[in-house]
Amino acid sequence: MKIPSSYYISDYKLPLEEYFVFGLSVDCVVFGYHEGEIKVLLVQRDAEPFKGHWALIGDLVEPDQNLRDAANNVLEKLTGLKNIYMKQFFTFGSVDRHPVGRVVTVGYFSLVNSIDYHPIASSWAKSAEWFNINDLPELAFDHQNILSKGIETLKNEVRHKPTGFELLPSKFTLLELQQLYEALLGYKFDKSNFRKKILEMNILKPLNEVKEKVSHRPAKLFKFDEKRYRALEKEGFSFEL
Amino acid sequence: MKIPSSYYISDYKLPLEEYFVFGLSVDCVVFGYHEGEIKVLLVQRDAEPFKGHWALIGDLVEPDQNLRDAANNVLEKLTGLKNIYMKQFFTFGSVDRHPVGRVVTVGYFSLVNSIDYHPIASSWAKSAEWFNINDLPELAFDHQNILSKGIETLKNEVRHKPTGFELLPSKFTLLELQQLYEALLGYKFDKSNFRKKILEMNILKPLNEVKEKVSHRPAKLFKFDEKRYRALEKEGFSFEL
DNA sequence: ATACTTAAAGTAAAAAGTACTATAAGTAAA
DNA sequence: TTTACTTATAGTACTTTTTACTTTAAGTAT
Repeated sequence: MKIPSSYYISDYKLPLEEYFVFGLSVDCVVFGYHEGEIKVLLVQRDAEPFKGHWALIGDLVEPDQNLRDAANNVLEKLTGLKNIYMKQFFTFGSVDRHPVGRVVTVGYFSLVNSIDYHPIASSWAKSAEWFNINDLPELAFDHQNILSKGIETLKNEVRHKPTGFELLPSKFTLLELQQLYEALLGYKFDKSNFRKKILEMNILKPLNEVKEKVSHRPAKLFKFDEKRYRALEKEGFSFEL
Repeated sequence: MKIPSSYYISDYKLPLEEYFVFGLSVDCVVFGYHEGEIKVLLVQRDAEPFKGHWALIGDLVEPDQNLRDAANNVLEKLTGLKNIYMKQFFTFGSVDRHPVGRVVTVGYFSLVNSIDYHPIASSWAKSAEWFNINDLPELAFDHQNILSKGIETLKNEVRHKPTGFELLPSKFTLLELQQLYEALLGYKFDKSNFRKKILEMNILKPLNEVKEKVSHRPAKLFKFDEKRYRALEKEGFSFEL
């Protein structure tokens, strides 16, 4: 790359060209929820470095590719899913975090509402699996660190934003919602009070449907009313659980 | 850079070396507080591109420098300050955000407890000034965007974490604290109730000192008790205002 | 018909939040 | 030295929210 001389300013130790030597990647912490457990999607690497180790899904960013596109791409390649909730949470750039060179990685977390997706094996991944976030294998690179920060961010975010709904199917019962939050936050709610609190927020749209194929009284199904939430948020409402 | 052939994996469009072409920078949103107003520190550029425009303080990261070090460096060079509260909040990487090439920038926000620091002119900055966050000039690059995100992050964070204290001198009165929060959150508190609420949290250490040189009854001074806060946080306490 | 499970509504007591009042402690001006 | 003025600090009555618990309803399975 040629940089116009007018752009040169005095303080740099190196010629300006030599600052354009960073590699950039994205890594996605993909969260799922199944039967009371928060899961994360990991792949087993089939390429050096760290061949055989479990890792987050991620990839180098193309020089002409935006970060979010890169992250969406990674997820779509592995799961076939588009339009998934995805949020940048932190950037990891330790000098020695990657054995090949200076690679800075931008961490995204995404939430999928079913763990039934069939992860697709790729040239660099032997297999893909969902792991309970409390029972994780050893990870490649600094992915342990990235994953921890991702989990922390998720746990923090679900308390103040209605992000958690992304982990449930679009139609859910109040008990399912409660159990999700119990898994996320690590403590129990009183059933009656949880129901009262969440309904009074007015961000759930009751459906004229009930849960099917249960051997007891079926519960009503609800949908998260995003439009309503956005409107309430503008008036100063803030989601808290 | 030479990359071992064993690291090559099939999917890449380009030779692996050609992914190491990114520039990396840090930009700091430096917040200050003075007489009821939240301020941000901007510099007027004295170098291309955007010569003459106001901008956030920031710089390219050296190839062997960690992100946080780069951010601390930038701040120290301009203000002479070390050990300032600093937090990474978002990474901006649009393909076309920088006219010279692909430069990804990591945004940090920092909070300083006085705006009396004498910003130091540097080779690329004509002057430095504190601006009220509600009355900002036009900014260089995508700094408007970075700054907005920084402000949003700050306003969000101060509601759930005791971050706000970083904007006050280490000794402060309850009224000063209240006024800071009124500026941050944009609404008024009842004096008596604010005092009661914050004191009952047990995270303020009362000092045996009072505010001096005031022409009325002087208020007691307090310190934020970080140790205590950390301990309470572990027990499940969470700061909310 | 009966037992069992979960849904859903209700309720009383406790806790927290709100609006407001009263008094104390200082400075400054008369 | 008195008086006016400003802000600190404590207190209080009232309202709202939260919490812990009880009751009843609605379904399935035997």
